[in-house]
Amino acid sequence: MDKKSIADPKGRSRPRVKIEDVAREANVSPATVSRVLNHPGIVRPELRDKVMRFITDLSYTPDSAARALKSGRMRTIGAIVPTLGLGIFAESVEALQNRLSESGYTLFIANSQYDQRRELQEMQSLIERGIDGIVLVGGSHGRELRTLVEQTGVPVITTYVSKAGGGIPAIGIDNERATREMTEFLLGLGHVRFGAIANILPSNDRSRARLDGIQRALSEAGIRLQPTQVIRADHSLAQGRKALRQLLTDHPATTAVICTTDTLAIGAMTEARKMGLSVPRAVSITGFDDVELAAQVDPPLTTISIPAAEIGRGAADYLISAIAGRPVPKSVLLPYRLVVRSSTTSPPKADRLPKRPR
Amino acid sequence: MDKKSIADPKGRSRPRVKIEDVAREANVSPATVSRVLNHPGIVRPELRDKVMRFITDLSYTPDSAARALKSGRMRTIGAIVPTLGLGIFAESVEALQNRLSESGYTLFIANSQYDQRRELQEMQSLIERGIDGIVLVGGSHGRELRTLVEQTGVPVITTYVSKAGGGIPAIGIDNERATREMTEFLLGLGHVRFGAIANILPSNDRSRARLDGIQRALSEAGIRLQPTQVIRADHSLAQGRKALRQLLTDHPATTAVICTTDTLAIGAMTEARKMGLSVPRAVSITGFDDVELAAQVDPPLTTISIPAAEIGRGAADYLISAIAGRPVPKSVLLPYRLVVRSSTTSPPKADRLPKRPR
DNA sequence: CGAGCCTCTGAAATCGTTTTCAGGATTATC
DNA sequence: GATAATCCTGAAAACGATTTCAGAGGCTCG
Repeated sequence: MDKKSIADPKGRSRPRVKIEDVAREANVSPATVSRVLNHPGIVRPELRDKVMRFITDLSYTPDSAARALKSGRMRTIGAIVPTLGLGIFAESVEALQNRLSESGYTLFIANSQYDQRRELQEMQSLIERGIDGIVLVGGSHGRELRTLVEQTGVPVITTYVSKAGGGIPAIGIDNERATREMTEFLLGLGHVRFGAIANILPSNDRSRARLDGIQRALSEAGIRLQPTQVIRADHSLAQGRKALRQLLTDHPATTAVICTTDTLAIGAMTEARKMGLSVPRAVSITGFDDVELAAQVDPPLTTISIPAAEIGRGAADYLISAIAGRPVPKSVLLPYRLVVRSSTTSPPKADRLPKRPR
Repeated sequence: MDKKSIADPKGRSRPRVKIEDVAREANVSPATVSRVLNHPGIVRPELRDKVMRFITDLSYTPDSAARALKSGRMRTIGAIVPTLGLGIFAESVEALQNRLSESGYTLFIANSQYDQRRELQEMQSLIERGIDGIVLVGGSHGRELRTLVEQTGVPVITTYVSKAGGGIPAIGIDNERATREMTEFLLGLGHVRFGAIANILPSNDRSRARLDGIQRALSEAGIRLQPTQVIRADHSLAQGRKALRQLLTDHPATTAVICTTDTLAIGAMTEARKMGLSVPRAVSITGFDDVELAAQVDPPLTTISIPAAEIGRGAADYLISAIAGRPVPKSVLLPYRLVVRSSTTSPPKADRLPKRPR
């Protein structure tokens, strides 16, 4: 049981250097070495330098397990994202990481694969490892997770949404209002025959809210979406294609398709072209997220731009304050932006009806 | 000093539940509770169940710091990836995570943003926190990182490449051979005027190897690429577009463009179309990675498919074995696959109108 | 029916730090 | 020159789990 020893290339093993070793060499007590490391101010400069020399000479690094055990702080934040494959999350995470490392924290990332069970599991893992704060995505989380949060008291913030259940604070945008605005924009262009493609999953309240926004705006305009005009899909290009095909098969007269995600929208555009329909002349298609690809695709996609980096930074600031015991806001609402590009235009004349009052 | 206590919303604070609390409630000793958790086999089933009930009732979770301190094992693996925004890494990471959690390990992910300094920093963070093993991407890492690995003796494996410097074991594909094969494929179609778009960064030896493969194959065919026929770009769609425009401005006669990445290739295709050039009739374009988008784009992209999931699983298996002290291979070479889709075809006959495909 | 064996449980030592507490040395004050 | 005040430093007690070492029962077997 040479636990903390290190097998070197030659097979021998050399024990980890401890604070006590440094103390012995420097002819001081372990307490002093610890003080040099943690409160350099209170130790006589001359002695401090001497100890420092021995620390570097022996290349001593404190055992973080022991340190965490005693001090109760891990200086680590965890983030649980639904998937790593989406550029949109990546941007937030990078901003989060940058801001955290400025404050001496390290970020650990886990992914839940859009699975609440998995999310809970990762959360437990993180908490067990003594994480100081946690960043989540979206507002719908299992009851168990919420009670876990309450019981342990770990600071948690959820992102990309404007409010979350269970009293968890949130930083993000108003998804519903965003799609409502998008829908109103399309109504303003004169569209009346709509379709929607949404990636509905129990754990994805963002898409849920986005879909609600669409339906709300339409019903205010006196339009009701039939069940077959709302296609549920997984979050992938292929599903976007399939969804569009089905939608246009059932409702060939559709002139505007609102997707809850750029990925779905881009898939839909590809399929529309394959079906011989020009975008936007025959169908207008919109997305949500404004991923890099959205501007590069042909035609460039009309979509909603999310302040991903700000969300990440904001989450970092929130957690740092919360950990330090400073007062924190209940939630932060950030602005989104409707980005009009070329995937949308007025409906073909034949289909155009007298404009309705908004 | 209420370190391990938790301030609840009302301001009171309640201490963390410890193994001793469980023991008291269940009327057994802490030792027994520990055994129930770590070696369930050696405790009488009846008693074990009883203790288990109290554990869940009190929702006790062992303090990992204390556990790690005593046992010297953290049961945690770290992965440092260059960026989270790429689907291709995400796939490996997910496979890695799945395989690890089967064995009771948790995966922490850090990202280096293609920056060696950052990578080293994250590595130190991970090691200080007592990580049991580390997964890297690519074979080029700073000297400091390599000595850190040697000194600490943490098991490390690098991925996506067939061999790495500094004696670090690797699991991945032969990048050079893959692009060589791709180039030979294009030569076989009759192309002679080539261009290459590569995302060259000091820390990215994969692209380096891929570019080498292209040049090797061409020079074997007696073709030499001029410096202006090799465009260096960052890894983004926009850069792919810019690169293609520049390439075709300098060398309008180019009939085949080999990109070291699907993202670049897709950007290039978009730009080609914008320039009024049909792909593949006027120019053939190829990518590398076979991301989801590659098959969905129009025309579908000819590219190299990488066994991303297998790489992840393999890395997990390697580390688990290495940690357990079992013998491990020096490196693992996995097969890639040349996927021919519709973005490539024979070059247009020199002075004739291009024949119509399909 | 008693000795011996096996199985299971508990007491206590231990992991490497941090931090409180108290005391020794040094300086300031009268 | 003695006493008080001020610094620093060291000894020792945690922190929360794991694990060794023994010992208490319950069985089997002679």
